[in-house]
Amino acid sequence: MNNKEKLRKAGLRPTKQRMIIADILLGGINRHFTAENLQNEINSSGKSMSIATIYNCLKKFRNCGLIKQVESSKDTAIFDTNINQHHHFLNEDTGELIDIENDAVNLRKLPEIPQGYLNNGVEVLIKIKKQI
Amino acid sequence: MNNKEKLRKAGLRPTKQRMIIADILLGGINRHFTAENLQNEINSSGKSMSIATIYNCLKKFRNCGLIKQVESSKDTAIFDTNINQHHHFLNEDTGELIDIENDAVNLRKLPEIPQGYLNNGVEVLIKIKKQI
DNA sequence: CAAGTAGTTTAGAACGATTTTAAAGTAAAA
DNA sequence: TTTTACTTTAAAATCGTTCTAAACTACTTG
Repeated sequence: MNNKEKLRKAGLRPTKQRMIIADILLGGINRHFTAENLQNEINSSGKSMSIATIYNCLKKFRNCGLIKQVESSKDTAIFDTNINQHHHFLNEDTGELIDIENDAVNLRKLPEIPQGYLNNGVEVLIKIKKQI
Repeated sequence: MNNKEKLRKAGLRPTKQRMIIADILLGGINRHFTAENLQNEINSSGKSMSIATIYNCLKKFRNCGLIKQVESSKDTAIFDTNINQHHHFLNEDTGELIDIENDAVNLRKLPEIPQGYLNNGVEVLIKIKKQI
């Protein structure tokens, strides 16, 4: 399926701008990126796009499941008085966090930590949303 | 141990402002909060504190391990073209994310999802840092 | 205790990421 | 076509956070 069809299938009009972004992102090679990364990439290919359009576009793509947004990376720092290793439910409807006791989660298998690095804590985030 | 001693032990001068915050946070009841939450609470007790001081203070408390900061909540949204459930290493020195295949992690036990809610995805974040 | 000094607080400015605004442009439907 | 709804844009606005530089305060040393 080509990118135009992917956009159509997702319910998005395949505009010129969305196609540029789809061509960069949906080629099958996975990557992490920010809105600014993407703008730089677009600029260095001789094209240009308003940063507002890039944000609009990424939000639409995310809402359609074409891409993901890593973690609940809100722009507000949330602090926690619980300094023991523990985990969280994230209520995606409200942004509220609920503690999960460490021993309510059992990680049987973890990947190897890359060479030269130390494990500095494991956080499990279970995203939940209201049943409809 | 009282809060003054806790601050001393953490290597922090027990200033008036730090004591106000310690009295709110270190009473033993765990909670999540933002800098703004805390300022509102301070204000409504008739006291006041500069937002810069609150941020300074929370950063010091966090660096001393008196409180935690939830997730790597940077203020930049990171997107991911990998829409399958998977996990990440977070390089805390650089902010870089590295994918972990879903089947490299095995969650033996998960807590019950709260009544009326649906599990909308589980993300495991393994924080790593350079060995020194 | 006095004086020095190193760390802390503050208001306000600055910053960086993101969102809003409102006007012009474009895709799809009728 | 013409219409209608959606999209893009530059620029302004907003929001959380950090910086600046001056005033202040806790601790140290004499």
